[in-house]
Amino acid sequence: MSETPEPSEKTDFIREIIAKDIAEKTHDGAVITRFPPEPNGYLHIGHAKSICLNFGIAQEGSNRRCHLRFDDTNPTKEEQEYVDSIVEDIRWLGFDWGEHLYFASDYFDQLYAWAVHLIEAGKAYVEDLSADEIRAHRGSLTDPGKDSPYRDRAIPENLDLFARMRNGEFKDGEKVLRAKIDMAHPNLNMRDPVLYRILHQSHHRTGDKWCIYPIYDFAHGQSDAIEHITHSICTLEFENHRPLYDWFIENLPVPSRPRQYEFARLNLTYTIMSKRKLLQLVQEGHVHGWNDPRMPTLSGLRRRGFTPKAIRDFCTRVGVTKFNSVSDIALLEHSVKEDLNKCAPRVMAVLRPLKVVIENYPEDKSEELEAVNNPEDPEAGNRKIPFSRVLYLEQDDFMEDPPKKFFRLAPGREVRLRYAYFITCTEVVKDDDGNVVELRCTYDPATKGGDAPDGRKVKATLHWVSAGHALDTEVRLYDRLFTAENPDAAEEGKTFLDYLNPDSLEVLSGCKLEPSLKAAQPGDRVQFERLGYFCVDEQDFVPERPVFNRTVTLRDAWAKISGKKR
RNA sequence: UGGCCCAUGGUGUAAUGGUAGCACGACUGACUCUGAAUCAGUUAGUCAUGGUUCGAAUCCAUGUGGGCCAGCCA
Repeated sequence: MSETPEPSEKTDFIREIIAKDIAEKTHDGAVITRFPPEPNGYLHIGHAKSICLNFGIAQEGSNRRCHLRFDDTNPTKEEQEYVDSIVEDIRWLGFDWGEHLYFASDYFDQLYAWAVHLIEAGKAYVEDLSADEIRAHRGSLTDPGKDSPYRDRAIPENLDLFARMRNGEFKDGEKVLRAKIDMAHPNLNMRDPVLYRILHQSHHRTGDKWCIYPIYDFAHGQSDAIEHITHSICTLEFENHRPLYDWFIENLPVPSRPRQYEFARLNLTYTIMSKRKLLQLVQEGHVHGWNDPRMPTLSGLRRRGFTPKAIRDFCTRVGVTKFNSVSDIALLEHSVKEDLNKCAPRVMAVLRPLKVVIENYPEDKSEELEAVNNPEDPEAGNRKIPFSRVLYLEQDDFMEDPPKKFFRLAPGREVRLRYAYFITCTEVVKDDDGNVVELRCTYDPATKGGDAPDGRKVKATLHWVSAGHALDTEVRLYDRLFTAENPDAAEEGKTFLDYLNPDSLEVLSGCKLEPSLKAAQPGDRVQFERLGYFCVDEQDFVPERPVFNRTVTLRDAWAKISGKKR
């Protein structure tokens, strides 16, 4: 499906650290990264940034690789469905982990052994306090915490209790295993963090083997060490966890010494990125599933018609820094347009048809006209499109009483039909309510192909479709899901849901497309000339009658002049 | 009187003590059988105040502003 990603030419602070590490042979010159999703939701464009970073780095030299590791330490939230979608989405983006597919749950035995090791070293203890009591003992951001009364339990007792936790002798929440570090530490993560909790819950991979599960902090760094990860790249909110990450690496007999680095996650205007909120949109039916074309998920973007290349290009354009920023969605749109402009075949489609009768064109005649498939790609060749007496034009391309800057069709005015003829509007037919329902025109046979032998010019070239030959189908117009630039920054009493764009989806039926489109296959991407880039919906595909999704509009100078919305 | 991190045009970023550059957007214009694309141009920036230095976006100090942290989530 997707080509091999091109190595990034841009550098960033992480790549600079790596270059330095290689020069100094810090990890014997090896670079091993990992992408560690939790299988509790679908991947989104923010994950793409991390994927492109981690897998990208691995492609930029020898002695490198990137692992895919599922961080599946919480069976209450994780499901196989998500594992499958994540695998599919990363592959689609164009990356490959070879045989290096791992699961944190693969390491549960080792992690358990290391927990025992800490207990034996007097660096961990079984806690009897409840979650509430632990919180109360933790202190606050400004005040130190207090030691738990169970903090100095004897090692044999801790060992016994922890074994019994594992054996299922206690209920959920009854006990936890904690590290013994420093209850007065200014970094709250170091105030005797929980290592293991009891969860009588079967796991999507280990089934009912375990009823205790390690917490993220106790699993992540050690998993990195097991896999000999050299550079463990995560987002900024884990910065505060780094001292703990390092503490485990120092206090456990781990096989390697990975280092953690943090970068700013991606934010996009008019978009939310929180998995929790995306899940809410799905569950409450604000969108039609994780792969709804309005979703910022990779599966949604794919269904919308975005290319893997465009997403990768976007990710290199936004860069990698430690500064929290919000990228303009226009940058993402630019990346798709740039890619699609080069590779999407041009076709003609009339979305809101206005019937046009060419009065001096014979009723029984039709002819085939030559059209260029892609002016940006000579290899794409030509095709034939049928022309006849009755056509459809876009409603927006006609105005009965046009303002000065409107170049398109109007009464008495001559325009060009792309690849066909010059036509002149001679009569406007209206219904009882005064709506324009049909146009009567004449054509100039001498302008066949679109050029006037006498050299006369027209100011507009319009797309059109022959009525008798048209493919009649559904087209879905997608727009941004939110009306606010930052839906997360909701004002008093509102939530992100209050900024949902009521016009994010407009379903058009009775669209008239040129007949060549009957052969379109799921996922095919084309440009409807003068309108935008569209792709064949993969989910609701019907042979001979494909449904099209709008990926993105073309730049529209007239819309700007007329003040119309996008 | 908590700790850690961060600050460059509207937006995303580069400049690693030596001419503040690139991209997106916006705006002009050229070209055009897509009011597209393309091309040319315009617009606009170092958070503040001190200090170090021949020279500071870069180093230091203070201030301001922002982010993260008190899950038995990740």
